[in-house]
Amino acid sequence: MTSHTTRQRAAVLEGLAGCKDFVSAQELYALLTANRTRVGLTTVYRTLRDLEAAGGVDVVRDDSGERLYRQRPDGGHQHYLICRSCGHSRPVDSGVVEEWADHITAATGFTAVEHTVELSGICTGCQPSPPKDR
Amino acid sequence: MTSHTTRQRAAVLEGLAGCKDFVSAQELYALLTANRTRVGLTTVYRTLRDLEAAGGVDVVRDDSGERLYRQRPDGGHQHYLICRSCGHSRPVDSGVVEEWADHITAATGFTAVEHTVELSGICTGCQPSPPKDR
DNA sequence: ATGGACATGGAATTCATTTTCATCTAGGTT
DNA sequence: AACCTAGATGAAAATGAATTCCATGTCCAT
Repeated sequence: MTSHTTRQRAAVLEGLAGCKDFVSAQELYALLTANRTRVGLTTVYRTLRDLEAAGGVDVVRDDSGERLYRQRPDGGHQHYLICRSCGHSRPVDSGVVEEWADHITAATGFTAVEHTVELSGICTGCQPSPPKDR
Repeated sequence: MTSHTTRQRAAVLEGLAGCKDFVSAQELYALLTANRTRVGLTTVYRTLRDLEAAGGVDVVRDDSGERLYRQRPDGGHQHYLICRSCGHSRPVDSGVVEEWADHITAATGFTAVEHTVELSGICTGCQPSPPKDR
């Protein structure tokens, strides 16, 4: 029925897998194009959207609201700590938050509760290091 | 130096105060306009942006990425549980999450860590009510 | 009232994302 | 092998929030 495994989709998947950190659809498209992989921007967006729906990727939004995607490491969903300077991302243990979210759900009577948690900071490598005046 | 208290700004502030829940800049603009308050869309955006920078409002993004603003109830920042159906929002106690975020900060060496937490669900009033068979 | 610093807002611009739609393709069928 | 067709593709156009331009307006001190 759905989902043929086309050359294009495979390329998007592979491109995504090659990224350790979060990438935007635009970046991924540029990356693939630069790599001489012929894929349409529309297809990149479509594939990413489908992946998101299927739960194959984690998604965050950067400051400008642009969607950033990252292949999901393991089973359940993951939360990340992202460096605002270099963009490097690392998954963080969020068990506490999951429990908290469940608790809120139970306490409020709301159903189908979903949560988004985004952490950003400056990683050790991007620290304003040597206070070189100026 | 900055911030004259102009009629327009006051109107935006007042309009925002009159909203119990989150509103987008566009909605607020429409609301003010409908109220015969002459304010430019640009000014609404500007005022909201300034408010955000000054920490006077809490901001979330809806599914489409649109920014939604809500006057901040009290002191520190707040997290909310928003109904995806009617848009009603209620602040939730997020002490646990704050602690967790601090802990992550300490454990990773990242500095200037900021966090965004968004909860959404279906409130009791919007429940798919009568389970009219399948 | 005069000057200038800041504020305003309509129009134009930017830019990610989505739609449209004509065309192509995979892969099953005869 | 030739054929069919649901699904996939992608260039171009559309959408829409948010921002930038910039000419004009407004408040305040001198």
